[in-house]
Amino acid sequence: MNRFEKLPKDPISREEEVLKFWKENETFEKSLSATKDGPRYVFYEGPPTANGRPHFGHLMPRVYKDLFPRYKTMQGFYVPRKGGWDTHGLPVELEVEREIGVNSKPEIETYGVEQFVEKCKESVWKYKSEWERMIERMGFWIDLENAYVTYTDEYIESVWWELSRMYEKGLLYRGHKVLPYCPRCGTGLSSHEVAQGYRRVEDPSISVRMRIVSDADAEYKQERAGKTSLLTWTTTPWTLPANVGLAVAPDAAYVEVEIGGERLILAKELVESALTGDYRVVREFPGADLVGLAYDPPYRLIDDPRAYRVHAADFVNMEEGTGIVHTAPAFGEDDYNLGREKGLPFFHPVDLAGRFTEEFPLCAGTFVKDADQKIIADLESRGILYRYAPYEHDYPFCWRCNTPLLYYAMDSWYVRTTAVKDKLIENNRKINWYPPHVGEGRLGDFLANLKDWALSRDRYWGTPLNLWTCDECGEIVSVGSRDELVSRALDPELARTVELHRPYIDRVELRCPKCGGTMHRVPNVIDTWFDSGSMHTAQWHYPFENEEEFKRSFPADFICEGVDQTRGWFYTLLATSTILYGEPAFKNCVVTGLGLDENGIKMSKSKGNVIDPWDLIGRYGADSLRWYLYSSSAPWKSKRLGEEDVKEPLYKFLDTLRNSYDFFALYAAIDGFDPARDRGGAPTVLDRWILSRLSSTAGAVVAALDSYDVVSATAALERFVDELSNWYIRTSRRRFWKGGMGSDKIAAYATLYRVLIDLAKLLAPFVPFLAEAIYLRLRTDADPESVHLCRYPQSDPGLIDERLEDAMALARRIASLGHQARHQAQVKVRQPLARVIVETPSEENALPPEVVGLLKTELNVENVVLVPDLAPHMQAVAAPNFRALGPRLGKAAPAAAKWIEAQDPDDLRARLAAGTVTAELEGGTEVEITPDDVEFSEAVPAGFVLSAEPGLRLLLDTRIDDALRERGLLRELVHRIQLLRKEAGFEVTDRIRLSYNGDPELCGIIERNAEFVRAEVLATEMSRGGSSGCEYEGSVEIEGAPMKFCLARVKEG
RNA sequence: GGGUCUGUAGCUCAGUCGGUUAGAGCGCUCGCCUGAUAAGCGGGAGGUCCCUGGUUCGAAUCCAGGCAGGCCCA
Repeated sequence: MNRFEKLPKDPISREEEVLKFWKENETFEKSLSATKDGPRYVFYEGPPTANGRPHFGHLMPRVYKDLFPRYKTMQGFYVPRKGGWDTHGLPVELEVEREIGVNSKPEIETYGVEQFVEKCKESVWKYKSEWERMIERMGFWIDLENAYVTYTDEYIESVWWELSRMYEKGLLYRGHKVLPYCPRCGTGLSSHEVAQGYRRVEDPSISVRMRIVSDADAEYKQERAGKTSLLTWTTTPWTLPANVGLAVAPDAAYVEVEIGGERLILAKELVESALTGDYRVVREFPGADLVGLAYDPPYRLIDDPRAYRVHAADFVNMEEGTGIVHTAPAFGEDDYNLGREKGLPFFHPVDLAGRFTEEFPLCAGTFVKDADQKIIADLESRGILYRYAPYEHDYPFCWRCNTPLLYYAMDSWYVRTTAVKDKLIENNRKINWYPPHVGEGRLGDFLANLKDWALSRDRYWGTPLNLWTCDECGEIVSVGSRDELVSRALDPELARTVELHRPYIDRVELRCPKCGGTMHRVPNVIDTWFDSGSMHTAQWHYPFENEEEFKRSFPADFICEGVDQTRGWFYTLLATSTILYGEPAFKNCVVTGLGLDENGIKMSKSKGNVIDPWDLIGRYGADSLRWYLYSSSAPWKSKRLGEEDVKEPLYKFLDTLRNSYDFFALYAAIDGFDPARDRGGAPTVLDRWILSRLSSTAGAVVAALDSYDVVSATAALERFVDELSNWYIRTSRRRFWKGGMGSDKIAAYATLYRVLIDLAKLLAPFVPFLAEAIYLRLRTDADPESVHLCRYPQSDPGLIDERLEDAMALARRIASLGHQARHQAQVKVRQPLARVIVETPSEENALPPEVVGLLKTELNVENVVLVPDLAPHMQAVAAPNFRALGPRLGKAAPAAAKWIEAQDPDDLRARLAAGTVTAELEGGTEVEITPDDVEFSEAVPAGFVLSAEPGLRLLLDTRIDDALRERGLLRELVHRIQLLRKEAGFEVTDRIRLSYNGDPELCGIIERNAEFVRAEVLATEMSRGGSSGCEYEGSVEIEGAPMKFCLARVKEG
């Protein structure tokens, strides 16, 4: 494109032009190779999943993920940006299930795991091209060609290596995890799936007697044995057969009551709600007294001395029930944890389809939910049931098949993260979180209550857990590499080539190193979060390859994702890196908020309110969308996305910038300005000011970005663009259009050129398209070929003149107040006025004469007078204070008042300052006037208008004498003639012949100022009367007086 | 229920180590300017700064307690 060419008004074609330029010139690649030897700034890509469409929510972190790398690159850092794709997991499986029309694990098995997994592999790329298109169009520079993919054998091998390191450290173990489980689908559900399926239902709630049995431990306990029952409560009768203990709150008050001939123990607080009928409290004691008691369970199905006793637990609440909680470790998370803590036996008499096993003969083969009534009837017949009532509550159902979910303790593998809890907390503190509360609060609390990481999943599409167990002796081997797999395999050839996915890997059998038996892989895959949390290592296939690259790239300087990643990617990165390397995987983390729709509702696929970013990009361009996201509020605030948000404020910012460039380009092209040749000139105060502001702005932007404060950076830039357009350019226009190429004009060009090109650089990381488009039209052959290959501007202290900046800021406030005063007085700016008087604090009271000159022009006044106090220019008013005069002087008060009003207020004030004054009233009476008797105030003198804001007052002299009036009319006349030139369609450079006629006064004004008029309207000849040879004729009326003008172009020559 | 954030103009948001008259953009309205003109600028109206209490000479700002909403987790 040509130098000083106008910018396309349409942002879309502007951006497409730039995209083409980047592609043809491989600008991104060049920005990397140019910085190769610079210091590293490490960025980690949080991998997206390409089996869903990209939407607005994905854009929010991505704009920052582009901003900081661009910024750092321009500062000379080497910032490789390796992309990544997250490819495993249940969402992928569900998508495929929908596609092939199955909805349970048994059906998948029937369909064929191999075929299923292959489908998953395809499915994860479903929207890849759409992601790529979006990333490119938004100007997000990231290397997708070398992106890491979590399902590749290389990636899995690295993950295996990590798992093996953990296994060697004893941090992988097998346990039970209680999770919501769908017995029909045969799978656990993740929490967000469970959340979708809550429904209000009626379940039985029962309280059950559990008789205290003899116990030799303590006398008082023995005393109760056999006579007294603990009253427990449950809403899931089917879990009673698995009861192995009871839990009480040790610090709460419990009571023993006598009721209907029996004795029951329960929490004091719940007596009223749990019991029916009259009762008598026999004794009261803390729950701790109950701990250790043995009792008769409803079904004594196991024989274990640890079973059937009372324990203390902190989860017992007093909101409902009896305060004595039935505990079945197989069927509840609290129960399970209590069981582990107290060493309770684990009893699980239910199969994976949700039916009782032979271990509970009463209901063997019955689905647990269907067994409730039978169990209740049995308890009643044995006299154990105390009370039965229907109970309404929310209960989760499987969102796919509507089966009630059961909380099941499932066989599961864990990472013992609790073993490194302190280190995790310490490492978390090393991270700079933006905002801090995500690290301190959200993640901090999570770490403070850390539980072990449940790693395994009973699914198909994921990184297979790398553990093999021996069929013979139960020995376990953790395989940490392909080589190790080959060396241990019964069929090394198979192991050498096998894909590291189910079902293929399941076919690889190993030789047990202990007994020589055959080992089979455990059936699990692992939590997908472990995949993405391993990217610091696995993206390089470290330690099998790229050792150097890995070492240079750990830890990351910067990552950025949505707040929903706190316990997702942020945590898993931290956990894996802490365990493996003892350090956090990232130093700075910018957290983004949620994407909301126009109504403030969270965007989500299920609500169907997802905004397609293409609509907005297609209409307003990527720069607009980017600037909106950067400037509207802090990254972590939720962003409501409506069309207006993207269109209005920011687009205005970009357009102002474009206009500023176009203004420059218009005249620079006419004058043939050459930035290499036309330098220096004679800078004015305005030039020095805008360069000072440019430098200050650069400093502010760099400081803000260095502390990851994007909003402040954009605010500084918005302020600067406003100052550039609405003050520097507006007040400098005449310098550009006047003839010739004098030193003042050269200074104006050189200054504006410098400002625009530096501004393009400052803006390049934010709005890379417009910045590039402007830069390309300004650069010389000596400059880098793209703005993104330039060095980021720095603050130049030598250019900063803070006093000048302050003075100009004050001048702008004065100009604004002056306009306000003119508006109040209804005197248009074209009418010259004599003066404004400005009251300013003394230290700011010295505006440089050039700035005063600017103000004169801007406000069209002959004088700008700065004074420390406006009072002398105001009219003082002295008013009698009747509240003081009346009581003291009585009847003389009106006369005294009259006297006060008759005095010169300033004189009176001066005399009163010295004390009381003697007043001689009409009739000769003399009275003393005290300072209290008079109230002084100020009034605006006639012919003036006052306008004020905090700390600044301005008095505008609105009196117009004949001379001012004539100059006003003269300007009006010139203005009308200029309008006619424009109406006639003349070029701004055309010379004209002008004749005029009409009102004698106006004609006289023209004649008295003929030279001025000629120069202003570019008239070579000017005469009164005659309309011969008219090219364009126009009649106007000025203040009711008619005028007629006749214009004709003069041929060049 | 726990953690956390948010609540300021009709809308989107600044501001807040306590201090004259609480700001911006948009919208509304009135006007100006015009050699950047299918641009530009200015004025005005519009606010219980969520509520209550406390500290203070003085609170949108600090403290306590509420209320409402969002998110994360139970």
